[in-house]
Amino acid sequence: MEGRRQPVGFREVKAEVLDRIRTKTWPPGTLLPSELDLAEEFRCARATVNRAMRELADSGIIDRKRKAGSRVSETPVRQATIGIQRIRDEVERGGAAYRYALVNRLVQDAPDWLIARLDLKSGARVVHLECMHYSDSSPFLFEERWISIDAAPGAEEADFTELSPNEWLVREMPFTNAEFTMYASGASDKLVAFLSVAPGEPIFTVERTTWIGEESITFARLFYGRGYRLTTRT
Amino acid sequence: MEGRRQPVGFREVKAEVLDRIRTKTWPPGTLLPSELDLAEEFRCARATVNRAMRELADSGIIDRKRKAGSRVSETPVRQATIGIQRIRDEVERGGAAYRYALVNRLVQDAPDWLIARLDLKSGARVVHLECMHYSDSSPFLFEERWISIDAAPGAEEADFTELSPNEWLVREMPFTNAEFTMYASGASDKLVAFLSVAPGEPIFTVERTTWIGEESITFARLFYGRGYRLTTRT
DNA sequence: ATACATTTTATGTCCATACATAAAACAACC
DNA sequence: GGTTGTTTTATGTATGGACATAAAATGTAT
Repeated sequence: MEGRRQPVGFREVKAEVLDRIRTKTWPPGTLLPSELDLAEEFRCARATVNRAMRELADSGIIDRKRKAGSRVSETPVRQATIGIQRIRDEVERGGAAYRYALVNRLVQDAPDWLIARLDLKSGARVVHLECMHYSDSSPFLFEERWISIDAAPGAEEADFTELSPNEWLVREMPFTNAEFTMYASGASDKLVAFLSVAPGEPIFTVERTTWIGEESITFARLFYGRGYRLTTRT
Repeated sequence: MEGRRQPVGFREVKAEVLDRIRTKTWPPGTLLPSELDLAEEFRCARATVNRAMRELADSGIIDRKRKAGSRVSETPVRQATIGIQRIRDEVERGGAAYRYALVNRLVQDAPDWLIARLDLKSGARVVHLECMHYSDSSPFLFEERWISIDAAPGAEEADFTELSPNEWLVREMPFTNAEFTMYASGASDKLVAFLSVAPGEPIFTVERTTWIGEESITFARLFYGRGYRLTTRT
C-alpha cells in the first residue's frame, strides 16, 4: 500500500503527457485516452486533465475535437510568442539610455495605399510622422507612422516633439490589436542618413497595423539599425 | 424584475473587462476589483472570472499578484504569436508546389562556436547539411544545419537526399523546444548562387536552435528568398 | 525605530458535479 | 444504395466549495 499520494496538478499531467509524446509512447497521430481515463489514471479530477490538455492544444502539440477526442498533432504548427513592448522599454532593457527625436510631422489626406490598408473612408485625414529612436545616442530605429484622425482625434493636437507616437498611443489608446509583418529591406537614401548605414545595407523592417476593436488606428513602418536581432522561444 | 439571465461565461467577462480597460473606465495602473467582487457583479462563479483574468494576464494586458490583486498593465508587453510549421507546409499553404534538394552533407567535428551554442561536449560530432527548398521551382530558402549525433544518432545514417532535415527532425524528434532569432543579412556569394539574388541583397534570416528537454539537438540558419515576409497577429 | 512574528487577503489551484455541444456512430427509412 | 433522424460520447464550460500560497498589512518585542 502506498501512503497518501501527493496531489497531482495540471502541470504534472501536462509534463507527463508531453513526456509520453516525446518518447513516442504516443507517436504523432495517436488517439489519446479520454480526459476521463486520464483523470482516472492520474487520480485527479477531469478539470485538471482538461486544463493540461487545453494548454497542450494551445501550444499546437495536440489537436482536440469534440467527440473525436485528442490526438498527437502530425503536422505540428508550434506557437512561438514574441513579447512586443514599447521601443523605450526595448532600448532600456538592453541597459542603454533611450532618446527620441521627431523628424517630421504633417497632417495630410490619407494616400490610397493607406486607405486600402487601414480601410479608411476615402478622403480621410491622417497625421504622418517620421521619428528617430536612439540607444545611447546611436541610431536604434527610424519610424514612419500614419495615425487616423478619425480614430484618434487627439493625434491632431499632440505635437509628438517630446512624446513619441509609440508612447503616446500606448498611453491614449492602450490595449489594441495589432498585426506585425517582418522582412528584410535595403537601406534607402533617407535611411542612410538617419541610421548611419550604407546604401542598400540590409535593414530589419517591421510593419505594424493597429486596431481598436474593428477600427484601425495606425500603420507604422519600423526600420531597425544595424545588427538588430529579434529573438523568441516556443 | 428581469427574467432568467443568460449564462455569463469567461468570454463575456473577458470581453467586458477588456472593454472597460479600452474605454479607460479602468485606465492603466488601476487596481481592479477582486475576483470575488467581479464574480458577484457578473453573477458567476469565481472560477469563471479567474479564467477570464488569467487569459488577460497571459496576453500581457493585466498584471496579477497574490494578495496585491490585479492591475491594468502600465508598460504593456503584448504577446504576439508566430505559427511555426514545416517548410513544406509553409510553401504549400501559399498554393505552390514544394521541392527539396540536398546540396551538401558532411559528418564533422563540431566547430567551437557550435559547441558553445549547443552546449556540446568538446569533440562532439555533428552532421552538417546544406539544402535548398523551392516554391514552384523558384528558390524559397537556403538552409544550413548542424545536427548533434549524440542527441540524434539516427542522423548519421539518414542521407537526407529525399527527406529534408526539417521533416526528418519533425518525424524523428517531434515536439521539441526551440529558440528563434530573426535578422536581416546581406547575401553572400553562396546565397547569390542558390537564391538567385544580387550580392549583398537583403536576406531575411532566421536562426533556430532546438532542444528536447534540456538537450540541444540542432542549430539551423535559414536564408529566405527575395520578398519573404513573416506575419503575425496579437 | 527596527526586526521579527502573525494575521489577513487576493490569487492559484483542485475537486466533484452538472449540463451544453459538436461530431461520430448508428439506425431507420425511402 | 443514399438520406435522415437518433443515440452516444468526448470535449467545453460553469458552479460552489475547499485549501494552498504569496505578499501586504499589522502587531509585538527588542
